[in-house]
This record gives sequence, structure tokens and C-alpha cells, in this order.
Amino acid sequence: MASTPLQPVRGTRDLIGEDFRRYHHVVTAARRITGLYGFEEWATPIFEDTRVFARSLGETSDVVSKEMYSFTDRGGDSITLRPENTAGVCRALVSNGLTQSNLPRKVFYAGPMFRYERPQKGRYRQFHQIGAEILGAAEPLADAEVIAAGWNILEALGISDGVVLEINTLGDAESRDAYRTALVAHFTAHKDSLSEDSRIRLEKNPMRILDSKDEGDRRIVATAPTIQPYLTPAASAFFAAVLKHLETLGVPTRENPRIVRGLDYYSHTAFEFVTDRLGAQGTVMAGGRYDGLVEEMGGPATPSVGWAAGVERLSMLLAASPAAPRPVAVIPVSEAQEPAAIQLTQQLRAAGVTAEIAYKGNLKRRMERANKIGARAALILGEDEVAQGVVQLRDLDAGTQDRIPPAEAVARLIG
RNA sequence: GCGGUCGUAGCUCAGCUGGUAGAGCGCCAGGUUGUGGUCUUGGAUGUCGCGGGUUCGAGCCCCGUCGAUCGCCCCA
Repeated sequence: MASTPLQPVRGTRDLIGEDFRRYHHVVTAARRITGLYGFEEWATPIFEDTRVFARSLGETSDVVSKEMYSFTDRGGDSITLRPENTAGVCRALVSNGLTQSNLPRKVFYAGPMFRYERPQKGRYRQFHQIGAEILGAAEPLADAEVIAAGWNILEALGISDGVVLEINTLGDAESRDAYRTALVAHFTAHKDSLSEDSRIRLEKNPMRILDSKDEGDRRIVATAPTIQPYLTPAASAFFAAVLKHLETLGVPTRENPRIVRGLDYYSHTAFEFVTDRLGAQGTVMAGGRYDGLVEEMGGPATPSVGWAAGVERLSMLLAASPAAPRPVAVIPVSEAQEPAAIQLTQQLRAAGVTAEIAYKGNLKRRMERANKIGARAALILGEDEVAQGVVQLRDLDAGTQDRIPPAEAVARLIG
């Protein structure tokens, strides 16, 4: 029976060629920039005890049951492929006994995440995130710095001018409770005009109505109260300090009182870097302050702030594909010159020059191969050359060719 | 989980109102002796996503399924 061809599992894809180069370029830039801010890179497991994520999500509705890749392992434990990495980093902080000293700790990570969702533009079931967290810092400068690091990454990638930082505060617990009450009162008063989805949100997660896409909802949202009047003086001062630091750091910001977070451990700063170039999936980097999460993982109160960004989305925004490296092709004219060619190839590599030697074919074949791999130059070794201790250095762009000693060829190719 | 669109050679696609498939690019082999990228000659390639149905006959019609894509829900 003809079985269906093997293909990648829905929502997964291979990163090959240009796709991988884009991915690598984004991660490398993020690693470099966060390094400049003193972040250290962590690699935590890509699967965790399901409780790690269940706790971070609290009782949040169907997210836990419907959108996580969970399974029972052979020991009977419930395991979940990480849907994000903040919870894992907080768990690691606690598990490794790092909550008592050397705080704040600044952590960078990059790696695959898994969510059981319907794929759409820039959104896959296995996707990749980079993220930065500052653990154990209650000061607004931490918020500002972690955001600035994110901004610098976007700048380094050359995509910052299509992106704007939208920022809001959720205040402290007291501010939030008061605001939530006011919000519920407002939406309840307009309940009949709300969309069906938003009526459900009103019961489950009223703050989410603020970013409803329904046009009717938006009119009601427009007249909804903002959090500002409900902020305690301390919360208000905190937000003002974050904004001031961001200004000093040179990060252009736009306050957006509609940015919210659904989960209880979030407080104070909430932000999103947003672009209009990716259709419905416009958020390119998002984060906030989460003062309660480390406690959920069984550690002491550890105020923290951070963000995560989808590598696929950042990759799509790159204007140009990072160039593939251009090797030097070493070409023996016949098998007799292979030993000499192999040695020359190794000399090039030892000198830091990317070099390849074709495994088969006559001179014509190997030249074609050199062209196909995008070689910038070919080093041709024939009977005469080997006998006379020289090599033909052919510039494959210019089409020029010089007969010179191997050492000189290597020296030229380094430059 | 829900809805729109789509699924033909490696890639991009054409295929009229149903009569058992085509182009361009790419690939392979030539255009004599140790030289690629241009040019030129010739060649190979598809169970038309998969399964079922209607029909004398289906790539074209119907149903299902898988996948892609755009959006909704969700967004930790």
C-alpha cells in the first residue's frame, strides 16, 4: 500500500539554507547584545513537570488543557513541552538555590518552544524564542534596561524603524483590583452591546476585552476607564521612573493604556514591541514585570522583569537574507594531485579560510561544483603545478587567474 | 476548536464547458585535449496530496481526509 509521504508534523518546519541563516542571525545578534548588558545565557530543559507551567498559568481556562503539548511518561508523570521559558527559568533559579545570593541575575535564553495551536503567519507549533529576564530586581531601572536590551537587538537587526514600543502599567495589586472592578462595571453597563466573545471574556478575563478586535467592542473600549486614576501613588511613581529611564536610554516609547496581561503574577510594567508588517501577528517582542512568579515555583518573593520574542517573526522582518559564506574550492585536476590538494585545503582551514575540496569529477565537473557552492575562488592543482610547486588561483567573480606559490595563494585568500 | 482560499514535475505555475498532462527555471549528458558562471544541442522526471464516490471515461464534478495559507478564538 502506498503510504502517505513523510512530512513534517503540522506546525513544524525545517530550518534549512536561508531559513537557518536568518534564525542564526537573529539569535546571534540577541546573544551579543544581551551579553553587553551582562546577561548570562541559560539552557533549561525543553520539557518540564507539567506543574511548572500549570502553576505559572494558574487556573487560566483552556490554555492548560488545550494549548500545551502534555503527555504522561513511562513513570506516570505528567510532562509538558515548554510553551515559553520564563517559568522554566524561574523554576531553575529555585531548583539551583540561586535565590539567596548574587541577585539580580540577568538571564538570556534561546531555543524551541511548543504550543498546540492552529498555525498561521509567523506562528508555529514548534517555534523559537529568545528571551531576557532580570531576576531579583524591584527597581524601575531593571525594567528600563531589559527593554533597552530588546530595543538594541531590534536596532542591531535593522528592523527597529518598523517597530514601536507600546508600554503600559498594570500597577500593583491594589491598583489592579480597583481598576478591574471599574472595568467590570463599565463593560457590564454595556453588556448588551458587547460581542459574544467579549461577554464571555467579561466572566473569565475582563481585561482582555481591551484588546478585542471586534469593531463594536472597540467603541465601548474607547470610553472605558484607563488605569491611571486607580494607580496608587507608589505605582504611579514607579511607572514614571521607568519612562524616565527609557527616555535616558534613548528608547522611543508610546504609552498604550490598552496593553494588559491576563495573569495575576504580573504587575507594573507591561510592554510590547509592535509592527504593522506582519498582519494579525503584529507583536514582535513582549514582556513585563512578574513579581509573583518565582514564589509560584516555590521560592522566596523575587521581583523580576523580562521579555520574550519569536525568532520566526523577527526573521521575517529582516530586510535581506544574511549572506551564505563563500568558500574557496580546491581542485585537483586528476586523482594524482589529490594528496597535494588535500594538504592545501587543510592549510587554508588552519589559516581560518573556509575551504572545500570536491570529492569527484573531472576538472570541468569540479569547476561547476565550485560555482554552485558559491566559491569566491578556486585553487587548481594539476600535474605541472605540483611539479613546479605552484597553484592556479582563479578568482571566480573576476575570472582572472594567477600562477603563484601555494603560500602566496593562502596569504591572498586570508585578506 | 471555528471560517475563507488553495494542493498538477525539485521550484513557480498553465491545463478551455469532464476524454488518461504541459511551460519556464532547475537537473542530467554533449558542443574534442586541464577551467565554472553566458550561449547552444539533446535527455529524464509526475500513481495531478491521499482515500472513496458519480461517470463509458475525472487533474477537472461530489464526499471524506491530510497538508498549506489567511483570519477568528487564544496568546503564558
